[in-house]
Amino acid sequence: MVGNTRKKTDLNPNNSVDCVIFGFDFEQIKVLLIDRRENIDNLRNQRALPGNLIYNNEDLDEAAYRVLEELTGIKDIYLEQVGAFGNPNRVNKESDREWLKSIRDKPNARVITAAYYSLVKIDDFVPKAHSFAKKAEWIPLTEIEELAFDHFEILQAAKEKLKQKIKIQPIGFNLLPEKFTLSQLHKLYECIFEKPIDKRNFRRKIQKLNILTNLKEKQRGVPHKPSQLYKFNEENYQLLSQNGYDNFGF
Amino acid sequence: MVGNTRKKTDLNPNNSVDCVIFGFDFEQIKVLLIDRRENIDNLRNQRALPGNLIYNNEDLDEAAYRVLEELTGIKDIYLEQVGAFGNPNRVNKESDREWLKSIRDKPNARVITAAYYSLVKIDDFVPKAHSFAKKAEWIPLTEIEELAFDHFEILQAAKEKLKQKIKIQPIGFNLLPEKFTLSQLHKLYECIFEKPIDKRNFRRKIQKLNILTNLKEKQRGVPHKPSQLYKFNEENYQLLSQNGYDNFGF
DNA sequence: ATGCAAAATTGTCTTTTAGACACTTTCAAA
DNA sequence: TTTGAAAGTGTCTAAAAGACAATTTTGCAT
Repeated sequence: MVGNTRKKTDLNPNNSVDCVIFGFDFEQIKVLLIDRRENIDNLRNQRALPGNLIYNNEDLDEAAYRVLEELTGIKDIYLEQVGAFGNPNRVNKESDREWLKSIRDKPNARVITAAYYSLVKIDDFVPKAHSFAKKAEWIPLTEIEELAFDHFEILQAAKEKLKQKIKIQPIGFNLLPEKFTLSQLHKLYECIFEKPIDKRNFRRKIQKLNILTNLKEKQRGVPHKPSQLYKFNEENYQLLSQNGYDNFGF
Repeated sequence: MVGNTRKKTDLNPNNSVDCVIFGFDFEQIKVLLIDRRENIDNLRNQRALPGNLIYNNEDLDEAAYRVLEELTGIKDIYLEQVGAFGNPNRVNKESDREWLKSIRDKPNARVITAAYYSLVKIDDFVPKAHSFAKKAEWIPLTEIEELAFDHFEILQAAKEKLKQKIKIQPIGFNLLPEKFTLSQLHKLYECIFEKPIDKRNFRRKIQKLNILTNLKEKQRGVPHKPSQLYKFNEENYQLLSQNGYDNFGF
């Protein structure tokens, strides 16, 4: 960490990071997007992924963590690179160009962005507007049809990465609170894979991984049979990660 | 394609592409490396991945294809992004700095590189020195212990990507000649996975994919039972790719 | 011609996993 | 006490993984 001694002139005008921040509200997967204008509904391509230029003396991963923290206050979360995106025509909408003029010193610079995705516990973060973002909101994946710049393409790539990754590592816990039910976990996997998964088969398979601890504690106040609460067993997860596993697909 | 009207001043001094070019000689996986000095053996960190700066009006993928063709003459090959690498200290060896001084207009610029890996038929390319590369050689993976800049790290990441990818798509054919034997394919998978695979189980599994055509033609001139030759069946491969498959691991 | 070395080819058995499938339990609220 | 809503649970079948060894075919040396 280099600290807070950075000046605006240390910004690298040609390279940015963009973050696809996934959350899960037990119903659906959501993505944290920022809005460039206030009080305008129905202009969906006004929305963008949170991201910003990097500093010249800053590592890419470091920049991703920094931007994420600046925009959300969230630290120490799961973060993984999606890849580099650098279509020279990625700024091809008039609204994108205008926006850049208002926030960048060199709005016409060709920018190559390193995209990251991160998984956060949705309740840890209450979105609020910050710096050039006029609004920040959790938007359901299913409702996103277009975004600024090439952000829609980045989002698709991030979804694909997540889908692949969760087949070989149980990273979904990063999206859930500390205590969760098997039904919630089940729903999460259905949302990520975008298809129904048999309940019994899912439970059998996830339990065999041996990374869940039954808290012997029940949900309370629900108008139906209350669910057992589980937590994620970090110790066994470490073991599992070392040995790896091949196929948690359905 | 923008054509050959590019000038040196159109180069983007801050962004490059580097290519991990994998080949397979039926014995082991090799990587195409360039050498920065002539007639010096035993200076292993003089070796580097082929790569170069990109042009400002050039897409990253396009740049990777261009650099690859400039360095090897090979076109239309399998190419896939590994990710972005941008450690600000990636140029931390004196020899790296000196070399950059000799070939770059702005040798001190902070460079972020988009890494790609590609799979080529090793016989399609006879390495020859080119431009700033004093030598170009196929080096066995197992012999590579250090490289210039952060190239060793990139190589590791590329290997990992390849290992993951080949579990979900049969891309190995890109490393083999048009006609090949099952034993060669088997050996290839063993090299990529870096572990022995049971011969019978491998054959059973690969044949079930239905992407191999038996050419009813035998190897000739080998001092042992000659092998059947196969070719890759592109039609069935397309079908398979569309439907996807989950787990070709061992 | 005979025998040998070297690699190709082939099948079975067991264990594990995938995939399909439906009823009972437990709670809150009416 | 009844009802609605989601939790929880087990079995059977089919497919795949994984372990395992003997036979065949060629070139070459004798």
